[in-house]
Amino acid sequence: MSERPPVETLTAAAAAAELAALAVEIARLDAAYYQDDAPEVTDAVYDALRARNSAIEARFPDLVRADSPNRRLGAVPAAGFAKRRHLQPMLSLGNVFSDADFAEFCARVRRFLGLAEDAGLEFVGEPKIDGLSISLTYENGTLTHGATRGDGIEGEDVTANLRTLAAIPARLAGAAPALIEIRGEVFMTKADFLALNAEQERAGRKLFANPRNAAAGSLRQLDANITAGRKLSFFAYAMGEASEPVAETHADYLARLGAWGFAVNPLSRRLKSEAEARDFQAEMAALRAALAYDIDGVVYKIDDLAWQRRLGFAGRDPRWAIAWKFPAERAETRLEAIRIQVGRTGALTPVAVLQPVNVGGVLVSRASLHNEDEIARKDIRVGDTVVVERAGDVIPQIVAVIMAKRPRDAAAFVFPDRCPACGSHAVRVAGEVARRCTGGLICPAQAVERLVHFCARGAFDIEGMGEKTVAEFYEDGLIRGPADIFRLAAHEAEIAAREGWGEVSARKLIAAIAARRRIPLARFLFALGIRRVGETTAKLLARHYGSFGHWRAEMTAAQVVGSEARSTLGNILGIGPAIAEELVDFFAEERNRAVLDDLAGLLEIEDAAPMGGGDSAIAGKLIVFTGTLTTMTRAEAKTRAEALGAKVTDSVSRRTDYVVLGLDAGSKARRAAELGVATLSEAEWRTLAGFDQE
DNA sequence: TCCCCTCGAGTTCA
DNA sequence: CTCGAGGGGA
Repeated sequence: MSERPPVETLTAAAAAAELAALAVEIARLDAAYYQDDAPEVTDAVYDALRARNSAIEARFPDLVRADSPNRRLGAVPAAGFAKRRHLQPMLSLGNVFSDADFAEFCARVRRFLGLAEDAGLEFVGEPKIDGLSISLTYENGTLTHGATRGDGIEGEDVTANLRTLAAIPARLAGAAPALIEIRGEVFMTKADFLALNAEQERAGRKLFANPRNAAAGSLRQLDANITAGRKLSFFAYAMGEASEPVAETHADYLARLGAWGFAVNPLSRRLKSEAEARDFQAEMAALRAALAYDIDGVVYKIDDLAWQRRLGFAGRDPRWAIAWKFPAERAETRLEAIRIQVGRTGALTPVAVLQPVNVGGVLVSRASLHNEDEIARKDIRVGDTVVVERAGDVIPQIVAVIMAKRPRDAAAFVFPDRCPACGSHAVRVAGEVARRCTGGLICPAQAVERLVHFCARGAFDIEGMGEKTVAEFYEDGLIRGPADIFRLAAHEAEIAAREGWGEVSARKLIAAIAARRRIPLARFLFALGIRRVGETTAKLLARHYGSFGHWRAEMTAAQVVGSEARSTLGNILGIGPAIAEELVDFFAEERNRAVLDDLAGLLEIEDAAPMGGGDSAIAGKLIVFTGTLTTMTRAEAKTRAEALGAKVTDSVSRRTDYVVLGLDAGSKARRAAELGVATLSEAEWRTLAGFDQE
């Protein structure tokens, strides 16, 4: 390539031809490097090809190919990542830690399939890489979307970033289904991680704690150009949605992944028995340190896909796969103090303050002790030397106390019976684990935590109002309650003058607050921080009551025991006596009602889902429910129908518009048929009543 | 009344 | 992510 003409002298036609050739050549080299682990040329030669490609593209931007090796689409950094719903949920996995656990897993599989106790099982074992799971969608063989795992249902759309990974083909080689989701792990090798950190250090930038964080940080860059500059690797290992079957066994599927152009972990192996799996586990444990990347265990999947389908899921975990984790990394350190934190609900949580210690690449200085029983059970004392573990996840735990190293004067920990923040009594309700501060509205710690919750994601989501800011503002009297946040604009100059603040940051904060003056009812209800009312329950309430005004009126009416409003509340599916009581109690407190009205005056609270309207298909209709409804109570169905403007009666007549048939519908169903009245299945009713919309 | 499932709350570190 | 507790179905 030495005799290639300078880019400046290229004609458009020559440039187009060369870009086409480069695309093919670089793709071939990528495959050799990432898939076969057999680089055909030196890095310098490869880099020169990439540079040449970039230079030509820079001069002829119109000629940039869809399959350009530089696939840095959207050179303009996006404002944030869009959400992307996976076509099939991305799985989580159950964990086992020992031979016995694994044997139990196998026994469960056999029991479920109705096999003999000694029946053979075949697995595929795959080293479990510590990276980020992602899902790739290919339509007609072309990569159209890539997303992070997220919560398994919905992830972040990082398509542009993933396109910059050479190990992810833009097109599948050979025949492929019209639509397929392919899952795998994006990771960084130990060597690439060290090199990146060395570079970060030279540039005076923050270092990454471990390869996993480095991979995550590199992929989740708003500017895909940064991702492109990082060395990220990828192994494919799983399937999501597929428009047609692609294999009969998992091993075959992995082979197809390879044929399509993916890198598949070469260590993955078909195992013909439980004993082979055990051997494989030992082999991988021994190999672990020598591998180019971090692994934290091995995933075993039942090889036969038909069996996988039969086994299905138990909750979120598939019954046909298990992660056999290596023992978690542990370290010893001294417990220097036990601090008591006060949460939003008043719960006192003990936290161990540790002499900082490195556990699996992360410096740990604190660990939750959960509650007072936990401290007593493990007999944890200040001054003890303790074993700290970062289990499969991130959150450190204190596993045990090393009794031999206990100082002679170490005294058993006495859990305080008063709130450290406000001095109120802290009591344990019988049957509950948590000891709670009874200070309620007077406790400053609870007040701050409630405010933090109010501003947090999922609630008002006010950028810049984190724990630190809220605590400072609260202390200085700038904000005492949630409504004060929306009056901060009047104090902009004062904020700008604060230590660590400036005009720009103050202006940004005020703008962020102003941007949240309009808020959906559900988020508003969640933000209030009523105990037992989380995101889901808030949504439920919002959908049920429709508007702030209606909710407020109903809750006021529900103060009366036995009132209709009270029974309506109790009849909402998902609202039981405990939640109902919390809501009633919240309203019983005058200060809470005052805060609500104050907020209502400052905000625009948007009505929930269009179901309190006269535009509903069942507004003004006469409805009869019969039989047993399976997804809601009769009372809730009635309340909903009425909220939508329908009338609910008990007997079917010619005037009846719809009869909703539950299970075992009897005489009323017959009468509806006789009279020619329209009937609805429960599902049809749900749709009509708007239950199934977000 | 018991069991299963889902939701809420709390936590660490970069 | 994990634990505890509430809610609902059997």
